[in-house]
Amino acid sequence: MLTEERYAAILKILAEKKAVTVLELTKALQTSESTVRRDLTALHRSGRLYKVYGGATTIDNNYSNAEEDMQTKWDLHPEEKVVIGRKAAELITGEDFVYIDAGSTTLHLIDFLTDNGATFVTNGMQHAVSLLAKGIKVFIIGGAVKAVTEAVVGTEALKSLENYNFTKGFFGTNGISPKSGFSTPDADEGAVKSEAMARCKSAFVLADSSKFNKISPITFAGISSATIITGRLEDKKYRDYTTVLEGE
Amino acid sequence: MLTEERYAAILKILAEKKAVTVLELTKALQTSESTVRRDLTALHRSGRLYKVYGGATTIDNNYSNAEEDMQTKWDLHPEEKVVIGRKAAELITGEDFVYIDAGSTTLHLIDFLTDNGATFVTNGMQHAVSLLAKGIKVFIIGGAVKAVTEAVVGTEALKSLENYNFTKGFFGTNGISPKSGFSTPDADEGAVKSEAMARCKSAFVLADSSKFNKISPITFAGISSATIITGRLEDKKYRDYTTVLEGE
DNA sequence: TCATAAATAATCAAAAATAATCAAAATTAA
DNA sequence: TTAATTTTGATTATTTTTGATTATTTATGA
Repeated sequence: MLTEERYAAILKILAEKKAVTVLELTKALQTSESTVRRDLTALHRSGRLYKVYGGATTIDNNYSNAEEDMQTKWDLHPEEKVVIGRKAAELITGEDFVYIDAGSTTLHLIDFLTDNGATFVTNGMQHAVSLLAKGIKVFIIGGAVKAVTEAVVGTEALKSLENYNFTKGFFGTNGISPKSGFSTPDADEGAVKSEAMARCKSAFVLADSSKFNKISPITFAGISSATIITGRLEDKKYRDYTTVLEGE
Repeated sequence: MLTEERYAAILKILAEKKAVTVLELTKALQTSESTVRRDLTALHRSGRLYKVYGGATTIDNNYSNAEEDMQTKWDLHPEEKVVIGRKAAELITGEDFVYIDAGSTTLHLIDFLTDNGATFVTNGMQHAVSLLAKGIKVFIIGGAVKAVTEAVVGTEALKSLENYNFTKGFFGTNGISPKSGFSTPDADEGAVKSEAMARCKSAFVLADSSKFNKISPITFAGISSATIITGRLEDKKYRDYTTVLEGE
């Protein structure tokens, strides 16, 4: 069996099950743990799956670049994403200088944009390409490109951000809680979010209802430092901590 | 059986199965391993399949969500670009810190790269994504993203380049002439090429035969400032001006 | 917190695949 | 036809991949 065929087999199993253990793969592929681990490492490095302790998961949890993965994400909270994206897009005027954070939620925002003269800066490769495709002026920040998310991160990225002062910024998040604020699983991406948000006159966090009362390892901003844009706010207590915009 | 018939048979089998092993081909073609390997090498070199350990896969199978804009350029001189790309890739060692200029020619170079430890910096969005897909460490420079070519340009890009000192750099060009050197139609892209090349210990310009004795509006480097990598040098006089490497 | 179990990374020898070499067979040119 | 050239397949040396072993790291529960 060719290496590429084994890769394909792993990805196929993963697509069906969403998560798989090393042991399951050794049985399915009739090969050793070493080989499975090496394969997972390679696939993780090229951003085609997410390696976790014990096995691997699909990318969908955080960000994603593959189209199938994006499709599954769409199905998760489709109406809400549309509502959030449209609501956020309404806020952008022709005079704005806008930062768009990498991640799937902000990618949906781009769908509702038209070229009204605003200029955009982003750390997401996909985002830059999508904005370009709409004929919108876009800058990308420089730095190391992360495999899984295709987001630009690292010290270069932070330094690159120093050149900009945004009127508005739109961010994704993995968790929101009153005490831990906005949080994300990845330290590098968290650092970029943090720096970018500090350079925005107004910051907006786009979050569907599943993100509330969740905490991820890295807090990148306090709860009061950004306006939350969501579909329908279920937990009203968040209005005590910051502004919340509800779509539709 | 004619060599070309064998080539065709291999490609036909491959088109159906997407991946084949050397052993399968020896049985299907009733020939020796040596011959199959030689055929695969030849087909790989001419870019008609992708040779992997154990056999071969189709080209498209791998990754590549190639864009339409780039796609049109691809077909211009495909075989020669493949030869040039391979030649260029051979020059990169694990210790190198490499700049890859945006453009279709340098995109071919990436096809022949494997992760040998070298680090890459590029101003091409597609190039960054392709390198990522191979699990190779990659940085992107910051700045304005140009619509048609998806290249990063402008003053930000020039400033971003100041952070780097490359051991090797690979560039595309639109024209080469003894007097006007290497030239390109776009001023912004020319400025980035010029700055990036100045920061390379060794610079290489990848050029198919159609580029010689042509002049574009903006000269970005003198003829002697880079080694030319081409398929087959038709106009020998260029050897008087700079080093020329010929593929094959 | 610490000890224990589980998972992973690192290492290395064996196995598999490949590249290099070379003589025989087939093809082409003279 | 013979001589020269190319192609082929066998042999070998080299490289890559694999799986077992060991050391290290991470998670879990007392």
